[in-house]
Order: sequence, then structure tokens, then C-alpha cells
Amino acid sequence: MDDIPKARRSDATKATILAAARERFAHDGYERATIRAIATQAEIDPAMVMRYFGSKEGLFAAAAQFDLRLPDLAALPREEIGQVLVGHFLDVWESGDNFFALLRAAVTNEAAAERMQRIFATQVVPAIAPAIADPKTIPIRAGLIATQMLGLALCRYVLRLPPVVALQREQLIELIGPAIQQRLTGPLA
Amino acid sequence: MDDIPKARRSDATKATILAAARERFAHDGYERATIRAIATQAEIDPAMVMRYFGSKEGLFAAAAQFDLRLPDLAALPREEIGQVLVGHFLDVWESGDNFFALLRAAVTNEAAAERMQRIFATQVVPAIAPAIADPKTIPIRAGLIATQMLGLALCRYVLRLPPVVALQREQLIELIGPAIQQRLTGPLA
DNA sequence: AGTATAGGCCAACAAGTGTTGACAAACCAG
DNA sequence: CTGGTTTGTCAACACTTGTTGGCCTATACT
Repeated sequence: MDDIPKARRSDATKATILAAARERFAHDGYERATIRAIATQAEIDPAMVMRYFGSKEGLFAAAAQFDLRLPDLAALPREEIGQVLVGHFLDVWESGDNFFALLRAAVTNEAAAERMQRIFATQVVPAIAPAIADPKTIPIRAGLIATQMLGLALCRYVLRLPPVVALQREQLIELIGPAIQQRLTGPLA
Repeated sequence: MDDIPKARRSDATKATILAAARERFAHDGYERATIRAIATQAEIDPAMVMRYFGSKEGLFAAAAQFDLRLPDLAALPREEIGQVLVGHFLDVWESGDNFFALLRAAVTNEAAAERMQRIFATQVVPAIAPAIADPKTIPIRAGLIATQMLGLALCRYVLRLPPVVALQREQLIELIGPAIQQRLTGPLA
């Protein structure tokens, strides 16, 4: 009846493996991040990875869990939503390797791409919905916002286009915030 | 003194290999597109790929050549530039596998990412420059346009976010064209 | 004609992949 | 202490990867 599993000593190892996995997946993508490289970085044996996560896919599934933790937009002043959103994305992206593990993998791995679609559908769309007047336009507006924000992540962190890398956090908020705002509350076309 | 090399019989084979390579690279990314798979699709022996392109890297370098063929924006009415640009990107992307080979590879392959940076610097920036009033803002505006356009490619063709996939060409032009226009001729922030 | 050369295929290599099973050490309950 | 379970290591597996060299065949030149 006791649902709470005892804290096993191996939990620490699992966490170490997960952290190493996230870092390798984020830097190298799914295929180039080898189990051996992950194990080496975590300073354990490759066999442990298999024992605790079953397979490379299982490891990735566990490592690429990702929560955007989007704030309640209804509690914000209408005109600030865009900028807050941009700032929040920057925070979440840079607060760990989860997002980049997922993004890099999603480009060559179908399962990762599907997970990205799920995150969009279950986290982005619902969070954004309350800020949009006409409910019929929610999916389109959410989609357009995704193109802008993911495009920013792609150009800044993955492709590293110099002018996009050079922009400071404050500038990004000031430059892209209004565009997001417009996609939320402005006319569609 | 005759610079023009005779058309060898093997040129056809090379072209077949390149076409197959582009398709595999575009669909699978750099690492998962194996030389054997490419050779099988081209209906030749894997050894031929090595003979004609030296290595997998060499093959990719030859396959991922990419020309955006951006039009002369100075010849266009000021207010149409954004929409024309979006339409042009859609055309070029969908006219072959080159762009997606490059995009998918650039996410996990450093050399491909650098090539993307070069294309941005040598094709996008110069083409866009004449449409921008204040020359100091050219790199930033070009960078912001890149985030929007590459984000569209990412969400629509790679991640396949349903609402972005659902949009028709005409709608995309109508929805994203003005955003690009604003990035070119509007105030920066 | 004959011969050099280009085009192409085959089999194999060395290295690296995910994955497995057997076995040792550490831990904990009785 | 003793027995069993957990945690970890080692070596090896079956397979795939990029890459190589040898060999055959068709073409092209003289």
C-alpha cells in the first residue's frame, strides 16, 4: 500500500547518467551522442545505462523530458505579454540542457519530433490561449509564435548566426517581444 | 589551354549519386544518411561514392551546395518586398532537397552549420541590404529575418507542427510577409 | 587490330555501435 | 555471521559504419 518507493542508492547514479545524457544529446544530437560517451562522462560503465534505462531510446525519453513552465498570461498586463514570453523562453532554454537535447534530436529523430509536437500542443497552445481574443485563431497564432521562437533558438544557439548571437537578452526582449505581442493580440494579417 | 573538360561518361553517375545523396541527407540528416544507403538508392556500389567524392564529408560538401537565388529587391515596390521574399523562400525550399539536406545536417554537423552561416553572410545579408534605409541596422534586421524564416522551415518541414503545416502557401505569404516587411522597413523595436 | 585507361563491382578491413550475460563487490535483513 | 538482493565491472556479441585495394569489363585512342 505504500506507494512511495524507498530512495534507493542507485537514484544518484541514475541522476548522474541523466545529466551526462542531456549534455551529450544537447551538444551532439541523438545519433552522435553515444552511450559510451555518456557513460564515460558520467564515470560509470555503459552497461549501467542499459540496466537503468533499457535502451538508448529509453535513455533519451527519460533525458528529454521537458517542462516549459509557462506563466499564467491572464495575470499579466495585456501589453507586456510578448516581452515576458520572450524573456521566459530565454530563461527556460538557458537553464539546462533539456531543451537543446530535444531540439537537436528532433531534427533527425522522429520520436523526438513527435515529442516536440506534443509539447507544442499540451504546453504552448493552452498557455497562450487565454491571451487570444478569438478562439478560432488560437492554433494559427500559436503556430506563428512557435516559428518565431524556435527560429530564434535555432539561429542563436544551434546555427550561431553572428548577428543573432551578438544580441543581448534585453535587446532580444525588446526586438522580438513586440512581434510576439502582435501575433497574440494584433490582427492576423 | 582548353579549360573546358570533356564531358566524361561518369558525369551522369556523379549526378545520380548527388541526387540520391541530397535526398538521403535531407530526409535523415548527416549521420543517419549512410554511404551505403545513398549508393543503394543510386543503384551503384558504395565504392563509387568514395572514388568520385573522396569521403562522406566530400560528398556532403558537393551535395549541400545551395543558391538562394534571391531576387533584386531594389526592383520591387517597397511594400511588396516582404511578401515576395516569403514566397521566394517557399519556392526555393520546395524546389529541391538541397536546403533540407543543409538544414538537417547543420544541426548536428559543425561544417554544415558554418556553411549555413556563410550562406547567411554572402547571400541573405547582401540581398536584403538595399531594402534597408539605415545601413547600421542591416545585420540585425537580416538576423531577425533569418530567425523568422528558418523558424518557419523548422516548424513546417522538420518538426511538422500541425497548424504550421496546415497553412497554405498563400496564407503563409499573407501572414508572414508583413512581419518580414516590418523587419526590413519598420522601426527596429 | 591491340592496348591503355576509365568505369564499375566485390570482398574485406578496422573501428565503433547498441546490447547482453556472467561474474564480483557492497549492502542489508534475518 | 549468513543469505539474498542491489550495484557495479568486464568482456564479448552481432552488427553497421566509412574506407580501401584488387580485379574485371567496356570504352577510346593509335
